[in-house]
Amino acid sequence: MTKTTVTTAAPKAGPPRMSDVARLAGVSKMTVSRVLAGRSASLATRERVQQAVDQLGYVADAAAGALSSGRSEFVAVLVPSLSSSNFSDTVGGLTAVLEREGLQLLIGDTDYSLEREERLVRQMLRHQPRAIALTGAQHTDATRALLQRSGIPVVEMWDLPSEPIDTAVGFSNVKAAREMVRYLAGRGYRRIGFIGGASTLDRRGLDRLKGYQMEVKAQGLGEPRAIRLGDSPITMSHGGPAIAALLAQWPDTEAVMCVSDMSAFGAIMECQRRGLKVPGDLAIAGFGNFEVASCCHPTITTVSVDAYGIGERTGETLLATLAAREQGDGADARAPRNVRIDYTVVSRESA
Amino acid sequence: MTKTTVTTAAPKAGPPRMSDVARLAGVSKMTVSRVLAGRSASLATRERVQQAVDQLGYVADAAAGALSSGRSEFVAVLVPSLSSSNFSDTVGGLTAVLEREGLQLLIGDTDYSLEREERLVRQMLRHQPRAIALTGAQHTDATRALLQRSGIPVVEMWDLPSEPIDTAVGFSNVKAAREMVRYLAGRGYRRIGFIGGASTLDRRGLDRLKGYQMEVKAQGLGEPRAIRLGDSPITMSHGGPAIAALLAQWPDTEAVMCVSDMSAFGAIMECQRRGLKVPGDLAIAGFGNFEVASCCHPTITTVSVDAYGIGERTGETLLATLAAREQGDGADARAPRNVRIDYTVVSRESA
DNA sequence: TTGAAAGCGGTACCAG
DNA sequence: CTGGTACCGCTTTCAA
Repeated sequence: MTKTTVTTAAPKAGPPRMSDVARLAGVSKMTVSRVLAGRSASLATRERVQQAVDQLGYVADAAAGALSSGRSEFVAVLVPSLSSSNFSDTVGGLTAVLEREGLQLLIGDTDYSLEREERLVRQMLRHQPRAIALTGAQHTDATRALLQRSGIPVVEMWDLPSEPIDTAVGFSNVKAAREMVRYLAGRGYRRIGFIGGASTLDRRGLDRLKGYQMEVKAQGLGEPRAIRLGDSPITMSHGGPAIAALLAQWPDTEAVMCVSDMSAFGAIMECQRRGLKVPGDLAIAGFGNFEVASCCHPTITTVSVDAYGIGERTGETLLATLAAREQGDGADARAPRNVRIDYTVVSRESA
Repeated sequence: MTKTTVTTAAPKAGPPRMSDVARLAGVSKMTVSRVLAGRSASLATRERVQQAVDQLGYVADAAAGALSSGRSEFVAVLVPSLSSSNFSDTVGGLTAVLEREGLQLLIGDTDYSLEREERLVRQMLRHQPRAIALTGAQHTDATRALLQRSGIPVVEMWDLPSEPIDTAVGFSNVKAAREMVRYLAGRGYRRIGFIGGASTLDRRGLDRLKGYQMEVKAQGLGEPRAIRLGDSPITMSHGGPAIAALLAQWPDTEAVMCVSDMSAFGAIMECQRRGLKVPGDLAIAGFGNFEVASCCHPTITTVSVDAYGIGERTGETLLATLAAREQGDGADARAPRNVRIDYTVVSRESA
């Protein structure tokens, strides 16, 4: 196979280009571009172009378009774990909102590592995303610097930091945890324990622990009884060993608050294996209102958070900010810096 | 804290470009490009460039690079549902393999819709991905045409089609289901039911149903007892109503095979609510070996499939194909057209 | 409504 | 080892 030496009908390799479409339709490249963008063009022209596009199976090159117009169609989102249903739900909500505007999500999984997050932010930025959504408020200095310099809208999700980089969509995990402790105390439980992860990287988990500790103290429920075990993301396998450790150390515990429903579920299953009745012998509460919480037997008392809604609100916030910038609005018309997401304690059978 | 006062030089808007780096380092753009690509350059030059890059916080524009070099760093992957743990695991495996090569995943969620898949394929193709991985073997004609014309390597995952578009990485859901029925029959169960989804879009679910029916017939276990209920993805909430329907129609059922562990879990919880012992009164088996299967009480007998491994093998297959093409190998040196993934029946407490 | 020219920010290629 | 030049495929801008 020799290289085609110019001239004559060269059997063009690779996919068709806009110029190919233009030639076939008998118009200029520009006209094709306009038709595809849905801008002014006579009906006849539009049809001819469309026909050529179909015939050739033309798919416009997004990189070229982005380079030329100076704006990509990307929005980046980073979550700590894609296999955690609340984060994949958030991504789902974000996708639903953004795809209406033709925006394409660039999804990254930080695996709860700030270093990985930094690497991913850098990589995402290479694609000049129109905006970026991160999970949590904890980032390396380099990450912050990168984001600041990028100048694009940034949303931090799942938390309400006192000093957001730009905008935040979330709730106070500390307060939510306190509310759960109040609920348990209200049900008459006094000796309340907590099980969560050992990692210091899961800021939201740590905040829940903090909320637990604060409220236990506030309610005068004695010394906190907290077991910290296992790495994030906390999965179902976490609950069994954790509850075992808790009961070994504080056998007279009456109720346990878990950092997540996954953990609570594992704990409940372990109790069943031991012949302990839930909530009769031990009450167990979760966090997050995952599907398992409503399907499990007994059903799990938990804090319900609208993970999908966080994604939606994040998307809407980003779109609003982008629209405002489009119109050249200054910092004034910026979207609100903090969007508070509701949560509620859902009382079920387990506690 | 030296606040770089903005000198009178033109306040360039936007992020720094390669030419800015070049100017600051006192070299040509090309040299910067080479240094960043890790190609030949004297140590001194490399250091100067690196310093300039750091100082400016330069992040190369991927779109420009892709356009110029004619090759993007994207690989596209489409799954039916990101919130289903087996698919998010597959995405995880794929990510792990591809990121070693600096490739960036473009993730799409088809929501079990072939039309959505087609739209997403078109959208992905706009970014000129180096390769694309789809789930399943069922696609619209237009999707097939798009993929064919794109000329990039295609992998179909989670199935072993008789006529793959290009390459497939998966296993036979029919055979796996048959094996589970054989297992149940081997345990002495005769009146075996099946619960699965009603949607015709979940090909893998349908194949499992088909395998169930075939093997029930082959074993002479009487008429199949199949309940089809609910949309994909099958979640935990599916199992309760499904098992209720099954028992209503065939009260003397001894064992039930579920299309997924999610479903099996919901069914088991429903049995517990009804006071039915599993497996004493009713044996229940799942599919997929999700985490819940090993955490649940009783633990769930299931078909174990290495979802993460499917992602890894897909990544490896794609890389191999890309490498082969790089070397100009013809169709000969192509990667194998079918990569078989192992599965095993895992015997646990529930059946 | 349509077309021609310029150029987005990099990389391939070849020369020095 | 380094630099100049052309150009990737598209959109912007301006002119017709």
